[in-house]
Amino acid sequence: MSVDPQVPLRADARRNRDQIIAAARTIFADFGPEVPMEEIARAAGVGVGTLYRRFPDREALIRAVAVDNFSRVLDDAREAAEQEPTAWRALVRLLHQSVELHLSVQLAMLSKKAHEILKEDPAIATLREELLIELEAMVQGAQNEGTLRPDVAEGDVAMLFALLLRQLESRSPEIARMSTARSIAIMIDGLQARPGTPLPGRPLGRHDIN
Amino acid sequence: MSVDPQVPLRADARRNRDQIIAAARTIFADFGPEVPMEEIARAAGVGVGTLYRRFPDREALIRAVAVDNFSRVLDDAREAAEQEPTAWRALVRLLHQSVELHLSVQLAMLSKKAHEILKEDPAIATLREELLIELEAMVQGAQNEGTLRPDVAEGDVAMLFALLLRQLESRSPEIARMSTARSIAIMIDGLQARPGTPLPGRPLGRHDIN
DNA sequence: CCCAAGCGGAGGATCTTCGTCCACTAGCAA
DNA sequence: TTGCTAGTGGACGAAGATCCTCCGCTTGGG
Repeated sequence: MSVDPQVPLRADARRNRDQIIAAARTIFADFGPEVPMEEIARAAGVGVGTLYRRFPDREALIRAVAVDNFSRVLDDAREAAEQEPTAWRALVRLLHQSVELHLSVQLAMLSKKAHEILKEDPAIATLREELLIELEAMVQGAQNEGTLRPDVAEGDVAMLFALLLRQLESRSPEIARMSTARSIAIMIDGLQARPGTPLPGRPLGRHDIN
Repeated sequence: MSVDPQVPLRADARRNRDQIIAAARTIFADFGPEVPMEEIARAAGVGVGTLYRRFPDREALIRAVAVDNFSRVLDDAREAAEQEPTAWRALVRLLHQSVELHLSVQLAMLSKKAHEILKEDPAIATLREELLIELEAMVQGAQNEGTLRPDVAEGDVAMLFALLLRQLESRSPEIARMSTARSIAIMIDGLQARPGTPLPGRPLGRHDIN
């Protein structure tokens, strides 16, 4: 990920580093991981020089942001699993709590470039795997409860969310947000166990999506 | 759209023009409307020179492709409305028949640039409006039939499809295709009228999406 | 108080894409 | 068949975008 310093960073440098990651997080989520480095630096309130000293190239920054974000989502998932009374509720909560999720998805599945960078990184691969295992547990739990339709697997749920979390061009941010929320709700209804149309193909597991 | 010739095109020129539109159609659908002109020319089997003579700039090409494609989708929609026994069936058919739809959506809602170009063009605005009216008729028809959930409008359906039709990075085209088909099926289940969770916000009509 | 760590951002290098231009080819009218 | 003009392709210079280094200035902290 970043240049790993033997000597701990000076306080101001540390602060800047955090600001850079935070800025990159929102910018990547909104515009994808290919925005000019200068824009990220500006948003973080630092110069490009500082950005490049901390992260030798875009790839390093993407990796750092990805690790940071996957960890957050994983924490969210575990918290939801622990606190909610049913697996179904945990799943729904995770899916609605989609702000962080949005970025992970954007990085992992929407941008070819980011996707390739992340695929190579073992730390990220591990986080991703853990996250999908957590998701698998929720999916199977909710299916045992009889609430989630039995003909899906964790890969399906992941793909569905990847698709829905994509930002569209729309008249206003409010409309966009409302539309996303409504789409998610419709999709959750579609995921409920009910007498309905059988799905084409076969359930997609966590190894079917890459 | 293109340079409108007083004199009809020579046979070979006409053929090339059609090949360019066809090539642009698949390339735009797969990679969005910002791919280098040269790539489109290559895919069409012509030189860039030919491409630029027919379409003075990228904008002209995008417009031509959009008109072509919106017309196709509109035809599909009308055909479905006419041939299917119920509005619900027509809607489902249209949504599954998503190949052409994919591109329209890609152009109209996923790319900022294309979106702006299309917004300005009256011919395209008309086609778009007609298409949304057709969709509205299906939506209302299916709601009257009692098959489509009553708390959605044509804007919701359009947005949902815009989201689902986006291509993701995935291991293989087969997985991608299967996943899309499954997502659409899940979404159709979610759209059925059933006792379920009420949606947040309000139904989005055709003027809510731009 | 001092100095090494840290900083910003100007600017040269590099890469990408655009769109023109012109020597060559080929429909088609006579 | 022939001649003429519409049509062709792709090399190439221009224009722009982005990268990332470098260096003179600032500042945290021992």
